[in-house]
Amino acid sequence: MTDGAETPDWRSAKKAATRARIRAAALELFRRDGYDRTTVERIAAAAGVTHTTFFRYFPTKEDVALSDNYDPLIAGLLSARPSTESVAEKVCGALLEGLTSIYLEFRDELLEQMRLVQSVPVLRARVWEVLVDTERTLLEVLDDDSLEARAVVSGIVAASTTIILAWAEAGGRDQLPELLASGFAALRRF
Amino acid sequence: MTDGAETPDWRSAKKAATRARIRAAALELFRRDGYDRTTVERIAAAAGVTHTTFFRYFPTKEDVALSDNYDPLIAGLLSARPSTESVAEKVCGALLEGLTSIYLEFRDELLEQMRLVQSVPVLRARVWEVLVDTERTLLEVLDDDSLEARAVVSGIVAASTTIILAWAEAGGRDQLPELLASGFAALRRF
DNA sequence: GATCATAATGTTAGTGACTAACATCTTAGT
DNA sequence: ACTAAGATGTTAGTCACTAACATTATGATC
Repeated sequence: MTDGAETPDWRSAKKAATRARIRAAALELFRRDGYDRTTVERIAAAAGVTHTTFFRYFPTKEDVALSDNYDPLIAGLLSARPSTESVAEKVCGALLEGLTSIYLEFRDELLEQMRLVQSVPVLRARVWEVLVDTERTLLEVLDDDSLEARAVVSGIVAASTTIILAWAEAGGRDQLPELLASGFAALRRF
Repeated sequence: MTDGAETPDWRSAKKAATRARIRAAALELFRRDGYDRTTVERIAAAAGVTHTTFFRYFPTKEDVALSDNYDPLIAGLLSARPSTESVAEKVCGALLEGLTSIYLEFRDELLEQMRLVQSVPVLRARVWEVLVDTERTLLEVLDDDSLEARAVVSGIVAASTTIILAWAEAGGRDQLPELLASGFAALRRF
């Protein structure tokens, strides 16, 4: 009998491939024709599936534009922070480290994604909703559900996002890590 | 000839009345049947108009649930802050004052609206988008478009929103101004 | 190797938000 | 009355998204 892990490796691999194909097709079309002028139907067709399959992989059209998975990285870095630091110090430190390494490795991809988000209102709105998940993740790692922690974490995450979007809006000409560092410093100065 | 002010008083008054009627009908239906189970068609019918007219007053269904106008109040308070304060102090001070007076005057309305936002994902997402406008307004009043100011303002506004939503989620049992004060204090302690 | 179960996909038909083009009606100024 | 303009209605469409059911592919079992 197939044990606990119910999905054989190759099966989930195939699903991952399909997911990647849909995502790639979507991003390509978004870039070529713009988000609004790209219908789900066309994305699905370009990926060789139908719209139903599309929605089985991505619950909304927005999700395919926002899909990334940086949370685990940030969470890992956060948990490695020394316990002598305050909540705010830990979160700022982890975000700075994580985003810096993402920046170094995927700068172009990040820039394109953020420019898309920046230019499409519905995506801009959705980004903040996605961040709520990030915040929840961070709070779980911190093991602190106090209102103060929630406020601090959401404030820092929001500030980071504002900075990233501003960086993208300016064409990515600046060094993102430096911008983040100066933003955090400004928050700290109060 | 009809001069500069092209819309006579009574005309805009009538429009305002229609707008208010649509809004009231919508909130009533949202409360009674839930946001998702309330169609725009039904709202329009309840307000004695058609869906086209609805969309002439509110660009989206979300907007009718989020329509408020607290920004001018906050902006006014912000501009009255002494210039000796830092950006963060000014913003925190203005938000605390403004939200406190809103709380004192419209507590029940605010609570109901935030509970609705809290319980409907699409509204939760949209709220953050609306806040971008608030942030822009505040930055204009501050006459400071630096990245640091943007980061600080968005951080503080996000923290405030998180606190308000948490307050509503907990049933509005706490004193909102106290929660805000302790949240701001936590941010300040860093 | 035929059978059978299951996961993935497709088909079809719907709902509902939102838009655009055009018609109608109301009211203000002449 | 006549006309221009602003507000509303009608109609027909697009598109995101859902649900019910049919189909196919593949793996396990006999």
